[in-house]
Amino acid sequence: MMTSAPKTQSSSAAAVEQLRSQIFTGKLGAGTDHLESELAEALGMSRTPVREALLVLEGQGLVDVRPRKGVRIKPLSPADMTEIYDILTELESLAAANAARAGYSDTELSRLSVTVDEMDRALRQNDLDAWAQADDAFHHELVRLGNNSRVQSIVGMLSDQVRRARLVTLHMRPLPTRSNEDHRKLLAAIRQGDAKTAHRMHHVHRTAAKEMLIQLLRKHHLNSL
Amino acid sequence: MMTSAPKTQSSSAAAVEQLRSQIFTGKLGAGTDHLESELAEALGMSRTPVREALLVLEGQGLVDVRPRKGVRIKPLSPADMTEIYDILTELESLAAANAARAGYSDTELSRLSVTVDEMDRALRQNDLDAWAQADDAFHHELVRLGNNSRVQSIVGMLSDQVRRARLVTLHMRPLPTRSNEDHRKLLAAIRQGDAKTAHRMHHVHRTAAKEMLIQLLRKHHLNSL
DNA sequence: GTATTCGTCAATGTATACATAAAGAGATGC
DNA sequence: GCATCTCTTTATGTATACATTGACGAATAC
Repeated sequence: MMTSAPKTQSSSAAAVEQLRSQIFTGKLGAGTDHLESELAEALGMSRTPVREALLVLEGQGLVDVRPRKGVRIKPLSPADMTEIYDILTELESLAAANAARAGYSDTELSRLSVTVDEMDRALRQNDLDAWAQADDAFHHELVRLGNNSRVQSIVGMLSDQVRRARLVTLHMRPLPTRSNEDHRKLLAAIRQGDAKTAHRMHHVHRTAAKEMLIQLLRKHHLNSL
Repeated sequence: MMTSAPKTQSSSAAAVEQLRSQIFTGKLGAGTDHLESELAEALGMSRTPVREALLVLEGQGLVDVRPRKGVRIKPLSPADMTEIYDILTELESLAAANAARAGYSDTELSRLSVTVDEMDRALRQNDLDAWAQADDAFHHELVRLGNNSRVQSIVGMLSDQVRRARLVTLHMRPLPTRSNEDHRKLLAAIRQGDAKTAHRMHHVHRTAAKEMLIQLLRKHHLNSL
């Protein structure tokens, strides 16, 4: 599980959490508009904390605040996906290189290693959801090991932006068998402290994933989700 | 001049603009703490728009909102600089590669070309400030040509974060003569549509700049600014 | 029928009053 | 003297009332 308990103190933070989750689950549909007052009533609080939450979510690229037209839940086009995956490719590759340079011990790399095993197992059992979860965990841990807090937050933000798309495409895509080889090779490169190779491996891996995904979206005419 | 007229409609937007500029000029010093009510009074408005502005600035990584301790203007350590420059390196390199792939005409590349000339001229005249301005313009235009809106906003955000440091270090650094060769070569690679070379050139360029800067900060014991 | 203007109204932007909760001072016990 | 507990203080978090503004539609002129 990646989802840590969202300990919510203030209403404002609660609003961010709830709105985020409603965006991810589609309860607030992509491209739909909403008034501050509606959202406030739905969340059982006043407009103030909702407004503040919306500002935060706007900063995270999840909504557009459009004065007098309501807040729009940002839809994702294939062009957006391209933008985002291009950035994820670069930043995760940077993280991979930094992780390699850091010279982590096997113990420190154990989590990463475990997620690869989990992906293997999930694949053998044909359990796509489990695979996706492990894949998420892998990327998350990789970025963590990259040890650059800003990379972590930017990657997190962009991952959030493509979350909905991932849900949709997960069951349309071909089985990611190739993917796991990539992960193992990347892990090996990091173990050996080979930053160049780690960077290149991951770059190639991500680029391939991007292409596949974009094709998929175009093929199914998913121009906005 | 890069600074476009900040046309300010709402107080909230005005607060963002004013606080930003006070952070950049040092009127709000790095590492200092401030109460919402103080800031509100200083800006001649109520706490509400100030709070909203602070949320935005927090999202941009310029301040830390620390309940009951005041808002802290985020200081920059050498470690932060490393993080930021690492990311700028990757994202600008991506932009360079994309610009090359886009196959721009000479006309479309003219602005970029002009900034390189300006840097040359500034160097010959030993005008560091003019050089810095042209350098900024070059990077800005490069990123624009990369045609990825998210790269543009992330690079903009991170550039803001290091703005103060650049002001301080500008007159401490060695003359950037080497830098201009790099820019010309990059421009050539983009002209020729050679994405790989463009990416590599810029990556090397930025990495060198980063190292130089970090050395500089360490040498002068600038551990927080 | 169409375009332009003006008025109306609803949604946002701002101020303010109030509730809440954390930090610090002071007192009290040991 | 030191620690702990409580009380006070004060900054933030939230609700609400009010001001502002821009969208939309009705009305009028052509």
